[in-house]
Amino acid sequence: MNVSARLMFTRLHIRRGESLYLAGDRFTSLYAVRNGFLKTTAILANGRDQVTGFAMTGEVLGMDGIEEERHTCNTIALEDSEVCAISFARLQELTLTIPGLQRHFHTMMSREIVREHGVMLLLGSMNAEERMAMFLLNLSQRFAAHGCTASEFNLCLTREEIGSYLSLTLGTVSRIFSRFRERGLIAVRQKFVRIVDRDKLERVIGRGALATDRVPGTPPSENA
Amino acid sequence: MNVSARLMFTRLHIRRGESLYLAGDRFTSLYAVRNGFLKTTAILANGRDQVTGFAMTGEVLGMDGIEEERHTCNTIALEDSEVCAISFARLQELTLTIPGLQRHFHTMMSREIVREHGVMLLLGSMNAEERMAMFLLNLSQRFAAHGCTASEFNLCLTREEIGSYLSLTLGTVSRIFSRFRERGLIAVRQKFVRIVDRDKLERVIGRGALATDRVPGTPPSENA
DNA sequence: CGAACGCTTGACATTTGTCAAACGGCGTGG
DNA sequence: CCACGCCGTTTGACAAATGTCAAGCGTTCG
Repeated sequence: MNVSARLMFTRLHIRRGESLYLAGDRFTSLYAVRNGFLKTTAILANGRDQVTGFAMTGEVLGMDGIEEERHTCNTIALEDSEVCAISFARLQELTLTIPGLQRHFHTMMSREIVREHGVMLLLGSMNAEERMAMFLLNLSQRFAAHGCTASEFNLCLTREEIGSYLSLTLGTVSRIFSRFRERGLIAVRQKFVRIVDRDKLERVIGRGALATDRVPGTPPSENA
Repeated sequence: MNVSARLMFTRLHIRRGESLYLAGDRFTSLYAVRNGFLKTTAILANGRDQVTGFAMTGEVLGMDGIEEERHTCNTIALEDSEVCAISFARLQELTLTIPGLQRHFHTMMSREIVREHGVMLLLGSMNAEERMAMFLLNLSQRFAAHGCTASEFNLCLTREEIGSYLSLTLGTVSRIFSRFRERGLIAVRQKFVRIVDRDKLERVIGRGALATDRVPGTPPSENA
């Protein structure tokens, strides 16, 4: 019996627009995305919500719920999607006996912490164009990570959702798409985006980029 | 033998201005703050850094390093501080045998994820006054959490560090302190801040607050 | 006592948000 | 199959928030 089987994955289908879980829902499982595309949103008291992340194949959702045994954000499918529910209680049992599983799980949580760090920096120290460039390059990289084309993809997001994630208004997002198009960085038709000149797009970020984005294995930090 | 002893805490003293670890440093331990006050910063390629969190007594630092076995951010003491280094390898061993320790650890990581969610919302959907109010109330709450006065405390931060954390410029931070003072929300003398009218301060946030009563803005620190 | 640093405050510039008009695809119903 | 209407988008004109730059002040520490 392999690890997957012992974790007792439960396959779930979520249709476009439906939620996987909502803030306040009882937390019981983590979810591994098998295919599709989902967004995570946090709710504000004023009724508005902000998109805090996207998930695609191979990524894991739900770790926000561990602390309070309740989810603190919403996850909603942006296209018909399929996920595996992994019982958290069962996962915790198995980490005690399956070598490496505990470490794997901790790595995953740590990665989520580092990812959010990146978003904080994105929101905190990059201007609108830099954010958009970062967003496009990041999506491209993640699509490529599981065999999709890196340079052309279908955003199943509205301009408003992109804006919510990047903390820009719909109008600003649209304007920047136009500017990028005029400058020959990307081609846009409807929701299809093609990265025409990756170098230039990377140069948009330039001085705002994360130091750690440069060379993965060799971060700075010599003095001390 | 109690849990603390078995985890083999190592006490460290870090003087004001010194670092606990820097981005790129090998990750070996988590750190529990015993006393003092530290900041965590992430580095940008352009050489600037952004403050991503603060840590005070009882909070845990270093979880960002688990993924790559290297730290991805810097942690620096803002006043003379004392921390306990907890060997991560040892911690992972012990979670296998000490009931509840694994769960406790997972809760802690999840809390950090939720905290960062809060900062993302702070940066993404609150204006300058709301951010400052959130920051002050959050600090107040955390000081109170370990027995300090909730309404009066000593910021060992410069205006620039506050600004870096909230993504505002030094000037804006200063101006908002002045405005809050004029309106009778706080009293400021040097780095001492006293919350004069907590209700009004909370009302500044008002419509920007998280639906969940959890204060998002400037939560617990830890890096990450 | 003097220099350095951090802070305050003003005038002005810039970025981004707001609001509104108009366009375009896409789907639905005739 | 076509027409209409809706939703998402584009774009413009303008407003507001915040950043930039610079001058001057107060503390603190050597």
